[in-house]
Amino acid sequence: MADQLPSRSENFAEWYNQIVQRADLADYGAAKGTMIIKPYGYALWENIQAYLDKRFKQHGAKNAFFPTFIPVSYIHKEKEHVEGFSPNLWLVTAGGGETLEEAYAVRPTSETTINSTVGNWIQSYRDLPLLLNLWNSCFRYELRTRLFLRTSEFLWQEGHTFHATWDEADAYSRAILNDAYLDFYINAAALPVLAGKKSEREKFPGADITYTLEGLMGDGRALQSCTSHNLGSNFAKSFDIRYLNRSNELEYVASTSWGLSTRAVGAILMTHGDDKGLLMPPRIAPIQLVIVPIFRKESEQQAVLEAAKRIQRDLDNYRVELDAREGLTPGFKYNDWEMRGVPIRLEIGPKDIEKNQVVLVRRDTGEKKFVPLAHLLDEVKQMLNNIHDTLYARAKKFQDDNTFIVDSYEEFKERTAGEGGAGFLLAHWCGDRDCEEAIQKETRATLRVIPFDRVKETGKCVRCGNASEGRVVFAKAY
RNA sequence: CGGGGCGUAGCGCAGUCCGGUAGCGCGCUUGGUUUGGGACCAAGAAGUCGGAGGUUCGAAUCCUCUCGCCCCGACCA
Repeated sequence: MADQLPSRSENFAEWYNQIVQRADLADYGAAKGTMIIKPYGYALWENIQAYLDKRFKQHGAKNAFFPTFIPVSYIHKEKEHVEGFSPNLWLVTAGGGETLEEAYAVRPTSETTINSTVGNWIQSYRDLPLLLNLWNSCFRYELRTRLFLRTSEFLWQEGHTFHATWDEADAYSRAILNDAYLDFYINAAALPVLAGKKSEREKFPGADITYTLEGLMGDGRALQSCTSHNLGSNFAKSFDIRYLNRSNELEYVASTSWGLSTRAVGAILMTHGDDKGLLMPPRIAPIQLVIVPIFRKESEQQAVLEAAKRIQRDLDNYRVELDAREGLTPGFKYNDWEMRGVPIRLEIGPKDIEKNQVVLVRRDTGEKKFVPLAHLLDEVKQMLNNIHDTLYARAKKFQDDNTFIVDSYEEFKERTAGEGGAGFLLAHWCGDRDCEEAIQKETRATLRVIPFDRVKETGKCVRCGNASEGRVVFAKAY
């Protein structure tokens, strides 16, 4: 009897820490705060990459690579940027046993290194827009780390685009948010998120506007699930990136940057799943269907394995694993794959072969279904879509059930008291930065997002009582 | 940086108080019986006790120093 996982409802943090390692997703690296992503976890990331990469390319972005080392003086060129990132910077001060004349920053993000280069690529409006995306890792010194959610080095993509006008840059950063990220979270990850803007205080250092998607995790804490920034001409001015417009006048370009990291993996794990373990959203699940062959005698073994292999071939449009491990009972395998979150289990044994059928079991509901071989393909297709819809609906219900309209600061404080998450708190806010900061200090909740679709509604700031024109979303966040 | 915990076999731990030549469970290997919801029996393999120095006839155990990791707070994708 294997030991039980901690219960998700009783000890969410411990559930998360254990499942990540037990399901073979990731492990701790040797250096503090670093992460080893194991094949099962990396496969999930690869599926995320594939989904997003396609959408970025549909929006014209092309992949490139920029160096990990950035002369530290570059980082200092944009004032807000350096202030925002210096606490997180890793510095390389020596190479080949010699102290470097100028230290290198290990990229916390590539705005500075990109901007210092593309100025030479852009001379006229004919060179615009310039649309780049980088798949790389970046490095941020962190005091407290957690696998996938916050590590000193993490994988991500960072898009960087350059446009003729502020409006065009704005439209592009919104398009990526909606057509790539939001589409991904809803249609691939089965994860409902709130789309909107960050406050001035929470926005990216160096951005005019930061757009974001905020998810609500199983413990009621919010997680910033990606960001997309309209950088305006802030970096263009710092790095002097100008182009000749149609009227032969020099103008600063407007730029964007946008990123989604391996934190998305954490979001998926923390949203779906139960006390049995993970629940991978079907469209990006590393394994969509696992075949567990069942036999008693050796004489049965061959026939069952052959049938299983035939089924695997028939399902080659899907990511299918045949669990032919010897010496493990079927019951053990059921539990093992349930823990790893494989959406569908297919059982096949001698009785099924006789009847030309298989058994399909859904991970989300536990429902068991006998399916004639002739209908298998249709059934698998339908079931995967169905599981996706169920996961989304469940997560949406959880989000709705944990979203609260709060009109008094007393209630705000009550809801944010204690250790756990507080859900999404919809409250009026005056728009003042100091007031926002005070709310965080007094309640530990931060302003997560100003939703695009908020209703216009006059009200009074939940803390100071000044006028407000709509509700914003507060939460305790990761 | 503050607070807490922990480094002993791949993993989880006992042994440390009171020094005497390293043990348990899981996992692993081999053989056999099993196999439709976490199988069982038997025989094995596996550890410079985080590191350095010291005390001692003798150190996982006592002393000094050191390194690392995890968890909880302040900063953050």
